[in-house]
Amino acid sequence: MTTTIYHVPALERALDVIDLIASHESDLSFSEILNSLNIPRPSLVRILKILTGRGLITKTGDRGLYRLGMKLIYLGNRLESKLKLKSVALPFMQELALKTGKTIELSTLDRDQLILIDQIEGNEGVRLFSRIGSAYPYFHTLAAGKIYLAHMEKEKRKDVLQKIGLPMVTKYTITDMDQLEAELSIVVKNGYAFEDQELREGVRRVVAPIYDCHGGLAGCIGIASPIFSFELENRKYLGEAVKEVAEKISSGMGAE
Amino acid sequence: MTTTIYHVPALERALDVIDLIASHESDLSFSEILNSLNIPRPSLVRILKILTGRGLITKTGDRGLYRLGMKLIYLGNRLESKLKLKSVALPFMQELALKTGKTIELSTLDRDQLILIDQIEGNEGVRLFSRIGSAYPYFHTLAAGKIYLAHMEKEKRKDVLQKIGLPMVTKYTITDMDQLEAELSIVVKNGYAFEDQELREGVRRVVAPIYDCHGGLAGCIGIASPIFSFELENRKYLGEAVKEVAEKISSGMGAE
DNA sequence: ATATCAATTATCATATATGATACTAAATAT
DNA sequence: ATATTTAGTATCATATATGATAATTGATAT
Repeated sequence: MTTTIYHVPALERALDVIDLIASHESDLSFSEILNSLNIPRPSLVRILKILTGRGLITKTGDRGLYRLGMKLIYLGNRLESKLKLKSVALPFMQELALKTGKTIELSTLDRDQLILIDQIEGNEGVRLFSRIGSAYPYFHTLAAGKIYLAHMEKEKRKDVLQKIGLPMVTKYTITDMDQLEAELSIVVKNGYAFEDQELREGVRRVVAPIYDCHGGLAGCIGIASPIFSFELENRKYLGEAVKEVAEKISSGMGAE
Repeated sequence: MTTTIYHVPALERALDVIDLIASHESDLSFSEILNSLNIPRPSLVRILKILTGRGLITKTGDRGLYRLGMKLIYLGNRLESKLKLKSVALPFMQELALKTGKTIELSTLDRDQLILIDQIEGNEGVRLFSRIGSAYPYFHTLAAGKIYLAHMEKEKRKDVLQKIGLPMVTKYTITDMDQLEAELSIVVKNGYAFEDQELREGVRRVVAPIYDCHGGLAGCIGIASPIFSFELENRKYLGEAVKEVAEKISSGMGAE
């Protein structure tokens, strides 16, 4: 095996700049950076311009000093919360799987789609939501989607729903806007959402919201099951169960 | 004014890659990235190699998927805590300045040096610690340095002190190791550190530690004054005052 | 076993990002 | 007022980073 070493000088230099700035507690001037790193003046100017433009570093004032940029806080938090949700939720998902014997799903929002980020398969042996990483745009057909919709401002919700409409996926899908709004009120009231074969015939779900330390919606945890082992009369029992677990996960995330 | 637009394609592409990965909740494969961005295959390979090597992104498994890397958490937290310390401390520094009329200093560790990150000048009109951003390697001559030394493991402390020794800066500087250790015990006992003309003749300081949300030492807040308005009998009063304020700042930082 | 697809490596001509040089402008010091 | 330092702009020849192309390797499916 030949180990080829790749080089992208411009990129490597930019990362050196970031590291240099990060390693100092105080802000750095242009010439401090210039003298610390072996980068020719015009190249450094270009790199700093790009990094500043993209928010990775910030300049204080017009002829000011350079420091790390807010974008890094954004990126760092983004990763941290992603990792945190999965790791915090896992033991609770296992607990719930053991208690109910059903499929437990952890989902979250990826841009404008719902995405399954973790799953423990139940002993029914039925794969219900397809695989981890799969995404769904049909919020109105999914319990997790209802949770997200219920958390939006009414305006925003309208926008989102107008884009894709309320297409009928199964004969149980809610296709009427007013009916959906009524359903969402129930979601808010209960603190969990229910899905009765609206995405796929023969499958029911109950799902509850997980909050992060900023009070935002971090994701959803849910129980999924074929209808033959998820009678309608279990709905409330299972709903309260996910809700309770979701609250535990939320506090594990640092909520409240 | 001519507005020249600079370009560093390699860097801009790398940042596009990071943005793309950040914008997705799930991890991305090589070809997903390739298809989403207009980057030729070999170039993308090189960029991913560098980004991975520097920890900005991580590959899950050998032929795995790409996600954001831990380095971003480090960078984000680094900036966040820097900003936080200053912003949280400021109102308390003002309070202390008003109460005492003296110079208030906020300092922290920058690599292996003490650095002054913020300052409110007192009404004595004497500039005591030089300017914001200035750094000092002589921990044993500064109250803030004593705080940091007192928080180190004894081993680590020995290493640090051996590097620069205990040079005499003024005739009051502590140059004996045993005497310094005794002084540090007092610092621990009191919860604040005192500096009596050990860095500069005619200047006294009292300084207390600020902790962050992880229980780590985030920085120090201190009162500095010329000796003529800082009698030795004020030592305890001022010491308790900074300590109290430091505790408030710590809880503002999320400590405990 | 075979085929297919995805990820990565290898090569090298050339388009182009870079850097030597010089200049301007603003701030700070003397 | 004058000199000095620092930040940033402008130009352009050329060293070199890049990308078209293709081979290789490992997974996954059939």
